[in-house]
Amino acid sequence: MGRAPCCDKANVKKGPWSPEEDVTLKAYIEKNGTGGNWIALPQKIGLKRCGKSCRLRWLNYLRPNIKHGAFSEEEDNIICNLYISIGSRWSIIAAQLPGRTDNDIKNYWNTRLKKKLLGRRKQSNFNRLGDAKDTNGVEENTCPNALSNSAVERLQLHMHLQSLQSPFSNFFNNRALWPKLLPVQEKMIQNLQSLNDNPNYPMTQHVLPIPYGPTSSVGNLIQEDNVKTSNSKVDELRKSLNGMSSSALRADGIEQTNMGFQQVSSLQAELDDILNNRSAGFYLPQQEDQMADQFDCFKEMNGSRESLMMSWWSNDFDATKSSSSNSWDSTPVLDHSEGIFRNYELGYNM
DNA sequence: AAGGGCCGCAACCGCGTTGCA
DNA sequence: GTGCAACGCGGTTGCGGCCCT
Repeated sequence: MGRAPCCDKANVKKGPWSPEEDVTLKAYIEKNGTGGNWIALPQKIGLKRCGKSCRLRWLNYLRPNIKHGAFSEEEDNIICNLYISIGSRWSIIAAQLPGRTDNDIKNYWNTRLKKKLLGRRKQSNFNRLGDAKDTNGVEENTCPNALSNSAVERLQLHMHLQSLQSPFSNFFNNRALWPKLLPVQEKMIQNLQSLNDNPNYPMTQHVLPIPYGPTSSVGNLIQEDNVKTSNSKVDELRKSLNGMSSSALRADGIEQTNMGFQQVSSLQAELDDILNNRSAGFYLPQQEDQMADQFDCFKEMNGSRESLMMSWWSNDFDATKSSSSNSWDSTPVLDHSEGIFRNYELGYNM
């Protein structure tokens, strides 16, 4: 049995709002408020509209201090960073941009910002990641492990930003240091590399984010003392790098990469030294059995290495979120950290 | 000039969450 | 503790305007 409709659909007007309706709604709410009941409101004021429609119209258009028009570069950066960190949680993102509505941001992202940041990739190329066919013509997207579009987008964006801030990280150039990947992850990496090899899409030279000890569950569990010695330094360097790379991420995107590299290379070298010297904080393939034996908690994570792997990825992105641009008040986002990487996890767990 | 396709925006829909009786 | 109604959110759709052929 379906859910009961919120209003009498037959007697409700749909479609664009007329100026008269706007005036009626705005005047009433400014004078009386919503009365805490959107469903009853349209009847009170004689509007043949669904209460949900009234609420949406008020929140997205009539409410005071709504900012319409072009988004600034700073707003772009905020949206981009937050999207990478938390995905399509538009209401949370909107909370960081006074005057902007979640609907506005969602539309702006889907229609413009995404294209601006990822490039106007030909559909056929773009679809290779999520809708590829193998040599037998079998649609691989039927695989339940396929990443969601959101997850792929966020990964691509993350890599794009990562390439700006760590273009020569030793970690990325050394596959031996990479964690063991699931087949679907290997496939994804290969696809992304093939895109990278295409000069039309100079997205990134590197396909994995930097593992991040301080907030990583793995890093927290392994050799706490070793990790602690360098955590503060890593944080400090990361902040510097992120500050530079965010300034390098401009509307002209890729063209700024060299400038970013010039500025970050020395700091990056220092950061690489620290990270490479504390590889115990990474989840290295040869260590997985040993680690699983050593830490019972790993066995409890659904008993799967995939879960451990996911934790590694998730916390890396968490770190990116927490260490990225300081240009917004991060409190509301940080408060939601536990659900932040749901999209990635869904992608792997489906 | 016409029409087909694309793009951007506003609005709708349906589901999960929350609050209350 | 349970069920229901309302809210809030994210995905999707519809439509108007613009552009290209």
